[in-house]
Order: sequence, then C-alpha cells, then structure tokens
Amino acid sequence: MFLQIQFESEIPIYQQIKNQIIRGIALGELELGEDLPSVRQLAADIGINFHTVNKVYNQLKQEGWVVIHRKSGVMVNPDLKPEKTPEYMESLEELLKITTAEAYLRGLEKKEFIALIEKNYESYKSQEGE
Amino acid sequence: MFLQIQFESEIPIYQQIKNQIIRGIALGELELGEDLPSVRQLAADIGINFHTVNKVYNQLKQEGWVVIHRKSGVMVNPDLKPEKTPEYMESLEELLKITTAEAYLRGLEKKEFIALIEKNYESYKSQEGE
Amino acid sequence: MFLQIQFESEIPIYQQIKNQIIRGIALGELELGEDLPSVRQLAADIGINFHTVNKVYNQLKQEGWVVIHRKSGVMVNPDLKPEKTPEYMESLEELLKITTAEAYLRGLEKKEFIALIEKNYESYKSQEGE
Amino acid sequence: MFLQIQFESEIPIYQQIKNQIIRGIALGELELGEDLPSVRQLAADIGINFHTVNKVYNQLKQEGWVVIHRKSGVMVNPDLKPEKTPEYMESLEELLKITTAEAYLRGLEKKEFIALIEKNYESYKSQEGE
DNA sequence: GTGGTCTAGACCACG
DNA sequence: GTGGTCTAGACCACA
Repeated sequence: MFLQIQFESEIPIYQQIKNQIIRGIALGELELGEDLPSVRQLAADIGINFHTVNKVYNQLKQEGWVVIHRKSGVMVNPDLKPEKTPEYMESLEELLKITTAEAYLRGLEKKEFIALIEKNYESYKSQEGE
Repeated sequence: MFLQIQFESEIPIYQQIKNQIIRGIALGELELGEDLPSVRQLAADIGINFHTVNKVYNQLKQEGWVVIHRKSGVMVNPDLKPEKTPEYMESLEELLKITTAEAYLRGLEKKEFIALIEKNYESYKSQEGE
Repeated sequence: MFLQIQFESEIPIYQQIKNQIIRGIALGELELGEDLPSVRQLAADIGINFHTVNKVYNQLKQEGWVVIHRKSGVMVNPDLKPEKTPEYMESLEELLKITTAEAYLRGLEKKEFIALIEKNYESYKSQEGE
Repeated sequence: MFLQIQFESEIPIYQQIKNQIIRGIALGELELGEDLPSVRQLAADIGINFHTVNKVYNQLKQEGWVVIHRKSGVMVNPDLKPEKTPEYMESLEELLKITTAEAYLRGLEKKEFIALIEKNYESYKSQEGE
C-alpha cells in the first residue's frame, strides 16, 4: 500500500488516509473500481486501530469516492463523478483566501504559486496521456 | 471591526480570527503598525471568551504578525517581514497536493483554479498601486 | 428470472431477493403455485452463494409465501393467505411514522405521497382485472 | 427527553435515535434552532455509550438536520431545508414498492393504507395551525 | 464543560 | 472473512 502516515502530525490520522486515497485516485495510482484493503487489513498495515480505517471508509463512501460492497469489501467508486458543487466551490475559495494571503505576505510571487498549482495538475493530467 | 465569525464552522474560532487578521493585512485593510482592539474589546465585539482572543494574539505574536506592548496593547508588526521558510513551503505544498487533487477530480480546470489564485493576488497587489 | 440485485446496496442481498419475490407475487408476475428456480439454479443466475438463496427460501416458507416439497422444489404457496396480523400492522405503522416524517420535512405533499401509494396499488389491482 | 429506545429491536439503537429526532422535528416537538442534549448527557439519559450518540449526531449533521456549534453543542438546524432530491425520491419509491406489495397481499385495502398516511400527515400539519 | 480522535475488544449480520 | 454495531476508556482541542 502506498499510504504514508505521519503519526506526529497535527492532521488526524483518518484525515491523512482520506487525503491520500483521494490524491491516489487523482494520480491514477488507484483506478476506478479498484479494490481497497479491508478495514482490518489496512489498519494492520498502517499499525492503527481498525475503527479509524472504518471511519475513513464510511466518510469516503458518504462523499461518493468509494462504494462498499456487502461482502467483497471496499472499492474506488467505478462511476466516480464528484461534482463541482456550489458548496465545494465556496469552501475552496474560502481556503484559497487565507492561503494566498499568507503566501503573498511571505513573499511568494504569484508566478511561484501558480507554478505549484501547475506542477500538481500536470501530475494528474499525465495519467490520461494528455 | 471587520471580523466575521461562523460559529457553526468546522474551523476553530481562534483560527478564523487569525486567518482574517492575516488576510486583513494582505488586503491592506490593516496597516503595518495599526492598533488592534484590546483582548477584552475584541472578545466583547465578537461575543466570545476573551481567553480565545488572548490565544489568537499570542500566536500571532509568536509568528511575528503582531507586536504586543505591555500597556499600549497589540498592533500589527510595523516591521512585518514573514519569511518563506522551508517549513512553510513544505506545508503549503502538502496542502496544495490534496486541494488540487480534489479540485481536479471535481472537474475544476487548471485554468479555473489559477484564475482563483490570480483573483486573490490581484486584490493584494492593488494595495500597492500596481 | 426477473431478479435484479444491487450488490452495493445497503439492503442485504437475501432481503432484496425476498422483497422482489413478494413483489413479484403482488404484481402477478409469479402465479400462485408457480415453481421457483432451485436453490443452486437461482444462486448461479444471480452469482451468489447458494446458502444465501437457501436462507431466502427458508424464510419465505416460514412466513407462508412459499411451500417447499422435498423433491419437487419450491413453489409459490398455492393457498397463499398472509394475514394482516397485529404485529404486521404495528411494524407497518412504525415504518410509516419515520417515512412520512422525512417525506413531510422534505416538502413532499400529502397528495404526492398518496399518489405514489395509489400508483403501486393500481399495478397490483390490474392483475385482477379491476 | 422524549426518546424511547427499544433495546431488543433489530433496528440499531443509533438508527432509532435518528428516526425519533427527525420525527420529533416533523411533529414540532423539536423546534428549529432548539438545543439537543450533549452527546454524553443523552447517552447517560438513555443508558448507552456516548459514542453511539456521537455517531447519531454526526450523521444528522452530515444530512443537514442539525448543526454542531463548536462549544455550545448540537442544535436542530435553524435553516432546515432538506430537499426532495432525486436520490431521496428514488429510495422512497423503492421502499414503497415492497411495502405496498406486502400490504396489498396481506389484504390491507388501498383506502386503509392511505388512511395511515393521512393520519401521520395530519399530525405534522397540525403543528402549523393548518 | 463541549465535541473529536484513537485505541481496544466484543458480538453480530452477511455471504 | 467482510463490514456494522456497541461498549469502554483515554486524551486532546476548544471556549
């Protein structure tokens, strides 16, 4: 498994896992319809309690990233179609407000910031052969 | 005061205040050397516990955004020069990893994302007459 | 066979099968006395474990919907006469309590709700030439 | 508190609590903006573990029924506006398919079924003075 | 005081 | 063997 958890981080473990799974989908490391480890398996791999993984999978299911088959376990939602909802856009804009403000004050040029965005986007695009 | 607090938000109140003060500086709404309200004043204005405001000011001081004079209160650091430290850059890159991943999956084009960044940066630049 | 199973559903597979068989009887798609597929046949058709089908048939038998002959297999109970028991009525009322409450809060008018009921009832009645 | 839990029921405790809170809102027993007991308080009142209540509140928040203030606890969403989404309508229709089928086969007349619906709806309407 | 996170272990439903 | 539920208790962040 490609998950890398920082136990000393302030970011909750379950949040780190969620982030990395979503990023894994964007990067193409996780394909649509691909099986994810069982809650207990993943928990054992990472060395955490299975309830923590359970919480992750349930939230990912709630948000539509994965589907939970009744017995075969959890897989990346094969019909993944997350939407650019107004709520999402609002929260993104709110996040960027403070992020860019601090970046600007710290002397990060607009060009540098955009370069970071582009670097990330390229890594996603490359998955599609574009 | 220009602070707008969302009590139902996931973001802690103290974090919201910090964010808005930093953004206020970037926007030029708060000038370098400008006095901030006293702890009790701000707490009363927002309707929160003054310990929360105290925490905010102490963290802002520690991070170099404000200076606290024993009697004259708190002011925006007149010699503000926050740095683009490696630690900061690392945390920013980490944040953008997950942020762009979700944005990409939700169908937000790179151009759209960058437009959001530029919109923000323009609002800061305009303060300098550029 | 007319069974359509959703493996990602919250509803257990065995429950889905039961539901569809009972609905099939109400719709007249399954006639009284009609033979049902064998346990192994149905399991193979759907692609599930035959223990699951076994469980379904046994529960349906216990509730009086089908009869099981040792060799000739399973058939819809030719003398079907399920009753409007107090227990059933109680559980139905309990179900409708929460169902109508949410429907009401979501803005579903009483007329709309009743229209849904009537639409269903009509499809059963039509089987009797009414 | 008006909650009545059946510990011997097959319906999970957390589900029963959810149901009764939503029904409480529909009945007007819970007003919009009204405070709900704290997780630990409600858990103690019912005599269950606080994690179970926590799960309820989080799901209710996720579905928009309540808001969780950072310190003042949980309250019924004052801006409650659950929607008649296509997903909801689909699941409701699916539920009514099997429910009406069994009711019909058990000899419950359409009129009787509708009477049950009306009885419930009246109890909600009466809250509005209509 | 509030909710949030994580651990730990038990038992159950499902297939 | 899978996820789901519930209990229990610890510690933390927040206000």
